[in-house]
Amino acid sequence: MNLTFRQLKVFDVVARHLNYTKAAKELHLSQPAVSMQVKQLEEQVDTPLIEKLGKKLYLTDVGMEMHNYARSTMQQLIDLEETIGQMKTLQQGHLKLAVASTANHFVIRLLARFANAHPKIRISLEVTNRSSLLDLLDKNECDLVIMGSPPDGHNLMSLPFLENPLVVVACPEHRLIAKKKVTLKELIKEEFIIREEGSGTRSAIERFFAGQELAFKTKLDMSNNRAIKHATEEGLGVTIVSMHTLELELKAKTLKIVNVEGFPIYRHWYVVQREGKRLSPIATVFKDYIMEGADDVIEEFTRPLYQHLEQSSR
Amino acid sequence: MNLTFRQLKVFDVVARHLNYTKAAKELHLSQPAVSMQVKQLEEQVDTPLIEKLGKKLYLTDVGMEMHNYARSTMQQLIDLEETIGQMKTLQQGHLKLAVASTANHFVIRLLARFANAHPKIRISLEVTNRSSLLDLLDKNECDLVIMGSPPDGHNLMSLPFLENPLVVVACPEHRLIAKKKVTLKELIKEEFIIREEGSGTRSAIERFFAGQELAFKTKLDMSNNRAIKHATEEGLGVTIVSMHTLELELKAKTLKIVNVEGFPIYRHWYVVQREGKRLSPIATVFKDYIMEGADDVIEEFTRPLYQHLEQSSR
DNA sequence: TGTTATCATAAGGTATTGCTTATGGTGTGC
DNA sequence: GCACACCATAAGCAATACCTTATGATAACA
Repeated sequence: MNLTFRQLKVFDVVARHLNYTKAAKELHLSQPAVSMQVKQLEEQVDTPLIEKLGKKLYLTDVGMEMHNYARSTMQQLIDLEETIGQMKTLQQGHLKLAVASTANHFVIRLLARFANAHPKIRISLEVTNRSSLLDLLDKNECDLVIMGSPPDGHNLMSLPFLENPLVVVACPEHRLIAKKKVTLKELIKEEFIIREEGSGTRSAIERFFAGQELAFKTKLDMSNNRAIKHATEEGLGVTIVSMHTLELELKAKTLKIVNVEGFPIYRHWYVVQREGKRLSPIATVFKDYIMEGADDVIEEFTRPLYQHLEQSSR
Repeated sequence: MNLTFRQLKVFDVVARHLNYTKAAKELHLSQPAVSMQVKQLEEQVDTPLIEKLGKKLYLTDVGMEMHNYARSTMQQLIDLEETIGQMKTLQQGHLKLAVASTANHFVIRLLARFANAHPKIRISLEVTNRSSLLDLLDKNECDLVIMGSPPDGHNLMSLPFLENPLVVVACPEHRLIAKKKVTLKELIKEEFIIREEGSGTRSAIERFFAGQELAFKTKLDMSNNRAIKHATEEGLGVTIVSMHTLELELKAKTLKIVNVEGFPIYRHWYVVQREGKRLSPIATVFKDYIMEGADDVIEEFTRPLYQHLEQSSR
C-alpha cells in the first residue's frame, strides 16, 4: 500500500463536503483532479471509500475509517511541523555541555542567565576531568566543552573566550603573604601543592616554569581542586590555581594571593567543539552568547577577585 | 511541507542503522538512492536530520524527532491496513437491517445465528412498517430490508428467499375448525379481521381473492399484528396471516389453522436493496447467507408449524 | 602512505504523478 | 421530457520522482 499525503488531504476535503465539485473549489483544483485522487486512494486500499447513490455521496465503512486515519495523520504532520519549527527557533532543544571541573563555578553562572533567557530548553551539564571531556567530544555526546587548555591535533576547534588568571595562593599566615613582591626565585623555594599529571592547570604551570628555566618542588599532587585548596589553607604549601575558583576562599580570607613577579599568568578558558560538527541551533546560540557576553556576565563576580589581586600587589 | 511515505520509510531504515550502505541493502536500493531520499526529506524540513562526524553518523535533535514521527506514522499505516483488511474480510463492519414487523420473529432467529458466526460485527435492526422501510431504503440508511411484498418501480432490487405461507386461522372453538375441508365460498361467509390498507399481507390477500373473483367481508382492520391475533382468539372473526408469526399461538393452542381449499397461499419473504447500491462486504455476506441458508435455519422452527398445517388438512 | 569503507555528487533515463480541458453519463426536479 | 447539477472518463502534457551507474572526497587504519 503506497498512499500519499496528497491523497489523504484531498480525500479529507471530499469526505467533509461529500461533494467533489465543492471539494475541488476548496482545493483550487478542477473536479476531475479530485476524482482522480480519490480513485487512486481507493485503488490503494482496493475498496470503495465513497459510494454514490442517486445524487448523494456517502462514505462507506472503510471510507469512514480512512477519513479518521487521514485526519489523524494530517494532524500529526501539523504537530511535527510545529515541533520542528520550535526546535529551529530555539523554543525547544537540548544543549549538551561538558566543563572542566575547575571551570564549573563560573560556567554555572553563565548557564543560569542563559537558561533564564531560554526557558524551554533542556540543558545537560557534565562536570568532569580533562580526559573524559575529550572522550565526550570524541563520541559526539556533547555539543560544546569548556576547558582551560585544549589539546592540539584531536580534530578539535577551540576558541578562547575568557581570561583565566592563574595566581599563587597561600594561607594567610604564610611568610610570603607579608611580602610586597615575591620573585620567582624566592617562590621556587616553596613546596607546591598541585594538580595531577595531565591536568590542564598542571601543564600550564609546567610550561610557565619551563619557559623561565626554573623548576618547582612538588610536595603533594591531588586531583581534587577543593582538596588542594584545603591543603593550602592548612599550610602544607603554596599552590597555583585559577583565580576564578577562589571566590569563597578569598571572601572568607582562608587563602590569600601571593604577589609574585610575572603573576598572574593569563591563560584563557576555551569553548571547544569537534571540528566540522554542525552545531545545533541552540548550541550555536549558546556559543555566541559566551563568546560575546561572557565577559560582562562574569565581570560581576570577578571584580571583587581582581580587588584581591590589586591588594596583593600593593 | 510535502513529505512522502517513501522518504519516511527510507529515513527510518537509515536512522536505525546509521549507515547508508546497510540501509540501501535492506531496502534493495543503491546507496545514492538512499542518500537522495534522506536529502529530500531534509530539504522538506529545511534542517539537517543526520550529521556525519568522522566516520560515524548521528541523528540531530530534529532527526530524532523525525524518526519518532516516521515510526509512529508507519505504525499507524500498518494499523490502518489491518483494520481495512479486517473490514474487508468481515472481521469488522456494520450491518444495517430493517425488517417488516411481521418478519421480525424469524429474522431474529436468522440474525442470532449470523451474529454468532461473525462476533465482531455490529448489527442494527430496525423493525418497522412498510412505508418506513421504503423510506429507510430511500435515504440509504440501511443496507438491506426484509419484507413480504416489495413494491415495483422504486429503484429497488428484491429477491425472494423464503416461503411465506399465509394461512387462515380462527379460535379453536370456531365452527370452521371442526370441518375437514372448507371451501372458499364457505370461507367468505365469515367476517374477517385483517391488516390495514397498504400492508403487504393485506394486499396479498386482496390479490388472492380478486383472482378468485370473490370478495370478503372485513369486520375489523388493525395495524398491529398481535392485536389482530388477539381479536381472533376472542372469536371476533377469522384472519389470514403468515404462518411464521403463529409459533406461540399454535403451541399454546389459542389459535388453530383452518383447512381452506387453496390455502396456504404461498407468498415469499424478500430481501430488498436499492438498485445500484454497492453492498458493504458484510451486507453481501449476510445476503448470501439468507439466500442460501435461510431455509435450513428456518426449517427447524417451521417444521412444527407445518405439522399444524397437516393436522388441519387431515 | 596506500587501502578500504563509506557517503556525496553528477549525469541520465524512465515511469509516474498531477494537473488541465473536453466530453459523456446519470439522477433530480420542473 | 428537458435542463441542470454533478460525477466519471479520456487525452494530453509538463514536472518530477526515483532509480541507476560512475566518480569524487574523506576518515580510519594498517
